[in-house]
Amino acid sequence: MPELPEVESVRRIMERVLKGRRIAKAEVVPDDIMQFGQNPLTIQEALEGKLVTAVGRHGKYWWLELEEKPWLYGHLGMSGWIRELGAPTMRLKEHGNAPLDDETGRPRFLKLLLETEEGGRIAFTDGRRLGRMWLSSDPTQDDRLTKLGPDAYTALPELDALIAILKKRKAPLKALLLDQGLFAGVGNWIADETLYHARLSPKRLGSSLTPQEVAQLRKALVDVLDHAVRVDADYEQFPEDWLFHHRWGGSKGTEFIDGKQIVREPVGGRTTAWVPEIQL
DNA sequence: CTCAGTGTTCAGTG
DNA sequence: TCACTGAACACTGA
Repeated sequence: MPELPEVESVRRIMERVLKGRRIAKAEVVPDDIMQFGQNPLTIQEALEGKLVTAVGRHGKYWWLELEEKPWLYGHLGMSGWIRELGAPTMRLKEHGNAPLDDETGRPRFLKLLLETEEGGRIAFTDGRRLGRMWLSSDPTQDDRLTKLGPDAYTALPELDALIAILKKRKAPLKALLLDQGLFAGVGNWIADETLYHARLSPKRLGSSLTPQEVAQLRKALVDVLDHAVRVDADYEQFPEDWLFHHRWGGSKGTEFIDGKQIVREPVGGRTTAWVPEIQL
């Protein structure tokens, strides 16, 4: 679930709680499956006592900028989430991160806990443990970040540039939208939602699009991202007519949207929900 | 008990 | 070298 709008909402939460404040205590919970770039103690020591000067995001990656390097970088993977403890816990169920504390009184699946001198607390949890966290003093040397294309929300290529890019690509649109080197931050539901609004089949090859179709695609992506980011990725505030609200319905039965059948099948390597009747 | 679903990485193919 | 495909990764929740 954590795609660009979700990560942006998480970035804003961290910015509100941490920016301009000093980290009094940092706790990294050891985990042999989740990928830590350094050992937990090293990460803790790099964070404790440091002033947070900014919180950044590119695609689905986020980072904490500290008064001195190294900085902390992270990715939520498929099931990671970040929230403020002690704050209202909206939407947690939808994200698979039960707000329920275990016997220790801490969140389940806790991986990182930060506390500011003022008492603000930020928790990074990850049930399926495919998230990542690492320290970096020089992100320009980090493959994970340098391989990213422009952020789909803040730096989407202009129409002419996009036309030129897609003209050279033979992969299906679904795969192209998911390519982080092209549209950093786009994930499975955003790709499907975008194609639905653009009325384009996920199977169309990039090179097959007319300039007008590229324009439709670009506009749909901008609209979806703008709205999702504006409402802080609160799914309940997504418009009723978005595919989002219908794509998962009844895992078995056929679902319909506006009277048209939603088909679910793998395209570009991922489960794709689309409406063949109107997506051509 | 089985299996879908989530994003990135890596091996393999053309 | 590049574009692309598909599997693996680990786990939860249905």
